[in-house]
Amino acid sequence: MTTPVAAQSKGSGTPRSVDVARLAGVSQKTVSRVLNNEPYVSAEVRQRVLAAAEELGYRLNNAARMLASGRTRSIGVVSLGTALFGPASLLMGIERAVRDAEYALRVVNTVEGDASGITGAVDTLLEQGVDGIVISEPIDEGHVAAVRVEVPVLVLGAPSEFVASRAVSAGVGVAEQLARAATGHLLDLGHQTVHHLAGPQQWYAGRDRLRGWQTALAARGRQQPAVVMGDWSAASGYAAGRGLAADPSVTAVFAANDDMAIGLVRALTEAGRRVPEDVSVVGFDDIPLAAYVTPSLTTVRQPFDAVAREGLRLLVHAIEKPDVDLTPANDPPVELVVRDSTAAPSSR
Amino acid sequence: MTTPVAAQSKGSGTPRSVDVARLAGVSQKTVSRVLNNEPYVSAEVRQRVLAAAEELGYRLNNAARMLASGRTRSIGVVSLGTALFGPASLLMGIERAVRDAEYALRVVNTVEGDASGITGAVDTLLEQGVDGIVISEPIDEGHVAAVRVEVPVLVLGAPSEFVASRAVSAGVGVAEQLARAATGHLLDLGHQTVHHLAGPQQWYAGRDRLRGWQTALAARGRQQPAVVMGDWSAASGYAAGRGLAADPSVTAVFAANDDMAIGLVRALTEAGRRVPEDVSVVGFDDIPLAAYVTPSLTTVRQPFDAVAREGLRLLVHAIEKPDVDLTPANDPPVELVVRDSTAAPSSR
DNA sequence: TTGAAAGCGCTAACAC
DNA sequence: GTGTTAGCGCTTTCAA
Repeated sequence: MTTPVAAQSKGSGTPRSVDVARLAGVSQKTVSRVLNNEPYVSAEVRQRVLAAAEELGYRLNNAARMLASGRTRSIGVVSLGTALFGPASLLMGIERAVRDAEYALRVVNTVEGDASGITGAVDTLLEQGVDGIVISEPIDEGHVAAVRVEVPVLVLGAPSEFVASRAVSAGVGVAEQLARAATGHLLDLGHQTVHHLAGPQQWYAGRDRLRGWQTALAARGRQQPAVVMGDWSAASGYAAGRGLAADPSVTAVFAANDDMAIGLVRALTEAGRRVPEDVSVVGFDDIPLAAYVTPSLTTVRQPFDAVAREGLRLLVHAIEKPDVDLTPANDPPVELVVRDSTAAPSSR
Repeated sequence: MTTPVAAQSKGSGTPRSVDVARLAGVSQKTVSRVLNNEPYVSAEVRQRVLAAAEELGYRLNNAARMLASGRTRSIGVVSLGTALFGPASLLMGIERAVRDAEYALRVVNTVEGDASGITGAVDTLLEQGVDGIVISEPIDEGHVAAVRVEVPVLVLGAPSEFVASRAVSAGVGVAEQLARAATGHLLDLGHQTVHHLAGPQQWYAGRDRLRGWQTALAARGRQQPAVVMGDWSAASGYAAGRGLAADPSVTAVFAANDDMAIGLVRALTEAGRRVPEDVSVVGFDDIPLAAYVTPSLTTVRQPFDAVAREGLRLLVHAIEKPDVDLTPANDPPVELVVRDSTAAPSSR
């Protein structure tokens, strides 16, 4: 069915909805109706239009659609420019959830240390055009509230007060709960106290784990040893481990992520302190490698997908039905994975 | 409906370029000129316009701009929905390169196993509006050429014939070279031959490593043992390791990524075969943990950033100056990182 | 150097 | 059910 003369309205190449309309013998508006699955189109017309669209290889022009409707049907994510398991997994979860909600995804990474990081990223997204924004793994560097945000914002893992207006959040209590479980596990094993190898405290993720550890110790009236700081990397875990190994009172350590835990174990072992016989170590994340390092790592599993999905549910709701309230789902259950890096303290 | 002193043209809330124009006392077109850094605007007018824009908190409307200009200034990435170190690192590299080129980034993940995966993802991106497409970590599932692509495509790590039209590629030879270096290292140590724990062969990444291994063996006239297949996961490496451990002729293994290598080491060790004394193992990627597992892992480092940057240079060029040819840069140098998992074969 | 007019390709509001 | 008429907020073209 090749049309004799120009099927396209212009020489432009790609077909427009008018072209589809002409071929189907209907008005342009009807094409729009069909393509948007609007009601009040007879099945027969719908068929014709779809066939015509298919034949021409027609594709909706998103720019025009956005301009006319004021809606972009896309969601922007402010992410961290890192391949760390946590942030990367979260991003993948977000992508899936966004796609399931039939939105497009725009991504802007923040450069750590750049003060205007999140603010600038949000600005960029707003300029590109998004109906909502996700701030994944927020880092607190001060003045985020300064951005003028005219769309709903979802903050993952931090209270929504983190940003100014119309914000929702998900997964806020999760990390703290997991950290408490991790610490509790060590105490249950009989350790007098638990040391903490913390993540950077500008990260909410770092703070939450620290707080969970504190809470767990406080709940049992245990003393709280000095915190050792790391930067999420195995290297920093290793460095911290050299210090901790020298302190014979250390019998249990909760590391804020698995990478640091693995570096820590390495340092302890090199220093002649056996894991778990002399020192027990718990990680955080349950990276796929955790089961295969030696000793295999006891850790807690982060529910990235659940958090991303729940967050997106709230965000999409805030975008599409701003006035109706929605009850947030309950936090997903805590998963502690006990492996070989933890044991009861050896009797001395 | 217009408020008497209204700064905004409508009650809409967000200011338009007309509003800026009015405030600055110039035409709307002049505002456009200033904001696009076009020439032929007096410094004085430029100042006034910028001040007015700032005062109103004006932000360009991307949709309108796209519609009018036909350019989207965004690039779409087809990525894998995985937090695996390789793909995730590559994605981060792409994001950085895209941002540096002053494009926006749209991301669509493919679901592994979904036959229409890449094709569908490309379609989605085209519909959303992109000036170019990056296919990161391509998987060969057949009919990709079937998509009608009217924009330039960049394929990372696979020849550009992988897709139909106007395609460029980067990092094609890299993986093979690295694999050859990894295998060569083991042969240099004196091993008679090297076994290969391969990645899935639908992945170009998997094939390239296999080929590099083959080439290295062939170059020295060594026999080529049967390949063991894995799926990139430590679990699959572990499973493969149980088999390999049972074969006393195995003295050296090249694993297609570090995760599998670590699983492999674990299985070997459990079976009583010491690494590196009895069996040497080389990985691929140089994940941050590689230096901290025990034994620390000898591996080759993937130049994700270099590949992403070079690829984007080519892509942006193809978008902006389609007719001018560009010479691709040389592949980045091979980096072999020798650690404790490899040694000369023990004399028997 | 600046401005006026004419679209870009679609959706919205309303007629028929 | 279907069509008509206006724009959405920019860039482009052309005139001044």
